[in-house]
Amino acid sequence: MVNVFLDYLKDKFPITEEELEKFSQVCTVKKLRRRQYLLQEGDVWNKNAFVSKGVLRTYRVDEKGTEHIIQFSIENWWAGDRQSYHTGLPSTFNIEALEDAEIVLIPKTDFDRLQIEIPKFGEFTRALLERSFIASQNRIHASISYSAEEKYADFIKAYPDITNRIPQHMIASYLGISPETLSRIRNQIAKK
Amino acid sequence: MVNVFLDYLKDKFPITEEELEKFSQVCTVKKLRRRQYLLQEGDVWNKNAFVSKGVLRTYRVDEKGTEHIIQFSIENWWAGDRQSYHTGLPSTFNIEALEDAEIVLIPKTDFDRLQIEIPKFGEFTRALLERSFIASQNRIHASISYSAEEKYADFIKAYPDITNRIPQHMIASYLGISPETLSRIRNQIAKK
DNA sequence: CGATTCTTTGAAAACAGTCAATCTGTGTGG
DNA sequence: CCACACAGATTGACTGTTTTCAAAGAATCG
Repeated sequence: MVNVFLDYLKDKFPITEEELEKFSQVCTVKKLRRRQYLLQEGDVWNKNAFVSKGVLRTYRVDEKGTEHIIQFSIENWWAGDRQSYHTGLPSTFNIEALEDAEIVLIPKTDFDRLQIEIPKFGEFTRALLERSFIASQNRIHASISYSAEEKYADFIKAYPDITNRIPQHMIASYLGISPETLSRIRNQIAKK
Repeated sequence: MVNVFLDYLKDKFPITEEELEKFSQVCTVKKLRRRQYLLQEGDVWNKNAFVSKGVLRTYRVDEKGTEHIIQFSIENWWAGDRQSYHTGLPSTFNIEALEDAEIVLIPKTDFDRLQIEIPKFGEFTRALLERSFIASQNRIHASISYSAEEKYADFIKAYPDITNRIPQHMIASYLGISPETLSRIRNQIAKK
């Protein structure tokens, strides 16, 4: 629902009714059933997507056919492919709904225009980007520093709300470990 | 030298002489000898640092005392700790010169002000942030998808200029593999 | 309920890490 | 200019972790 998105905006920075109206005018809602795709490899990504309901995964497939999950997106988060968005080149990612989902879409031209017309919004998206970058730096640190067990402990601590909404083997994929290893790690933790 | 920085700005976006002058006024140059620190864990980072000469490494130390390199910065790149910069909290990183280096420093207050006063500069730093984020997403992908050998191949392809300016064991640290493993990988590659 | 997806378990193999010793190159001080 | 110290790289033997493959069990969706 668009309302979820408008409430989100109100919560994040001071915004007038007229400005909210501007957003309403450019938003469309896309409903996705479980296993439907928001984006498929090869398509160009030229919009912004706000998740108002459900869970999405963003992943790549390597030459051997193995999937590697780059990101999960749940309610009140964004999804998309920044690379394709900025270069206009075909995406190398897939974005799939893991539950029935509702997505608020804003076309690139409108989104970029609103960031200028509504300076507070521009500042907000920038702050969002800053935080995303910091988070990804921390994920890199975890990835090069931690053992498989530490990575999992770190994940469930950072994203407890995601943990129990997605299949285990997808957490493994996100952490870069095999599903069997994750199963064994959980087994060990349970024994303690 | 500050000139390297001013040339960099001229190269990156249209800028007037008066605007360049504004930058000159707030820049200071810091010279670092090999093994000197630009930032040490526990200090607050409240400036922006442009590398005009030399190589820096940004790293963290874990409980076992092992160092993990998050980033290398060479000429025409930036260094710093975004997390401490935005939160005002003590840094968890160390930034050390690997060669004698020259760093152009701009205090946070001036930097943030110039981004508003000179809109093209604000846009530029945002674009920079976008690209940094995309790069870190790709590093995450490499980290969870590739074998040690593939990670190394990926690194020397992406950063050939860094590869031969820093000790091998630091590349290993950046990739999250042991120095011995990297040595063996290189040995194998050489045989082929 | 039937089919599919997900998780678990076992055994073997591959991979990467650790420890210790040696080798190499570089630079510094006497 | 040499000798020595030091940092870095390599090598070997061993250990430990993680992956792979295969099969069986559990859970869930339609």
